Amino acid sequence: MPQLEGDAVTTTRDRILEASAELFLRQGYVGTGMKQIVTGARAPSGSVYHFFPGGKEELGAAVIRWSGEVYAAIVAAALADEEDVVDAVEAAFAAAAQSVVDSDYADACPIATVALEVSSSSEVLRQACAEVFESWLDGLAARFAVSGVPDASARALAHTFLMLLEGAFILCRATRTTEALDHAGAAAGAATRAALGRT
Amino acid sequence: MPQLEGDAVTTTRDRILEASAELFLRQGYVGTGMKQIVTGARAPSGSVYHFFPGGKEELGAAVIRWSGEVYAAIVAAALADEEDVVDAVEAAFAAAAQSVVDSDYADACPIATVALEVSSSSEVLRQACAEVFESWLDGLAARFAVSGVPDASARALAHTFLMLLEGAFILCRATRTTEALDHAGAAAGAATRAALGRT
DNA sequence: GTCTATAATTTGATAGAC
DNA sequence: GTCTATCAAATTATAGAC
Repeated sequence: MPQLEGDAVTTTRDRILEASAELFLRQGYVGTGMKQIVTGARAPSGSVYHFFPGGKEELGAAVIRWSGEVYAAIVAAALADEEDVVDAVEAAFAAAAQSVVDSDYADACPIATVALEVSSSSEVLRQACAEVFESWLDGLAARFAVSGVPDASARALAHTFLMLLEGAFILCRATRTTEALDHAGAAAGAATRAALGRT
Repeated sequence: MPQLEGDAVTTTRDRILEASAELFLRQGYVGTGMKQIVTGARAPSGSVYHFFPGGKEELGAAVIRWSGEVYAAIVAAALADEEDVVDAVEAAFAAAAQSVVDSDYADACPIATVALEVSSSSEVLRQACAEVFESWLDGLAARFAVSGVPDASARALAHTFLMLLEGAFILCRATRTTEALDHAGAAAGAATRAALGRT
């Protein structure tokens, strides 16, 4: 399980994962060079191939899964803050908007760029992304089910939540505005309300 | 205005645009090389720099705007088929799902990959993407307004439509399933119904 | 585990003959 | 407009000394 220690990441391997995740987030997988990674990770030049003998693709898969676990925890925490589900959903989108602005429109989905880049060219990386998305959907559906959303609707609502978030991230990064995330939060809140049967 | 002639694209410049758009769709901007473009366009080696003196970035901006107009027409046509707006929205998502399957999960949004790749690294390309998204939102909002959606809600609904579509495309390409687009169509239909004040 | 040097290939881009 | 040849730089990856 990935660890994000407050002060400094200890092992070289972890620094490589963290630095790669940050770069993938902003420039994608293809646009990030191995040299850039070792520089950002303050790691020895050949070390990436020491920890990831499969080269860039093996590193990419590890980064995708690592980022997936980190981000799942972030979203789960955001959704746990509020008692009411609808409030929680709306708060999660508001938090995402804040995070996007604070990072100057960089910190959005950690794997969306990579997923789009590689899904037609690398089966290994495509599957890694698919597994992460699936795990996010499971987590979201479980969260909704606990709050009274019927099991039959929980997965559909999880999909709606995730699609609105991913779509909004694209628009926000391109337009350098949070308007999309604001609309997305409202839409997700409405969908949650509808799934609960509230008028 | 971009033309898509049925049989063959005439000019070299148009073939370059078309081939680039196809490649950007599947591999993104960064992952597509100039050599690959001239090969795909059956164009002379140096010709890209003849038509686009600004190099890859100028070509990229032209491709983004060209793809934006082509795709706007496709979506507008899909939304025009049905009389009822809700039916039209649901039919548009169904058509998107069909297109995704037919292309072996390649044909999704023509600029989403590029938008995520470049929004933190190229201001020129980021703005081109932003303009395209904005034009799509305008077109969608106008379409909804014509069908009785209050002006105040039309833009929000356009956002919801586009975000659900973009988010679903990411998930569908990664999972090689249409489940996300199916849920997205249902969610978009429900949002449209709500915007119309239908119970 | 670390670090250097370097191989092999590919990248975006240019110059100039036709 | 077309086509060839080619440059300089960057890319992933490997071998080997320490």
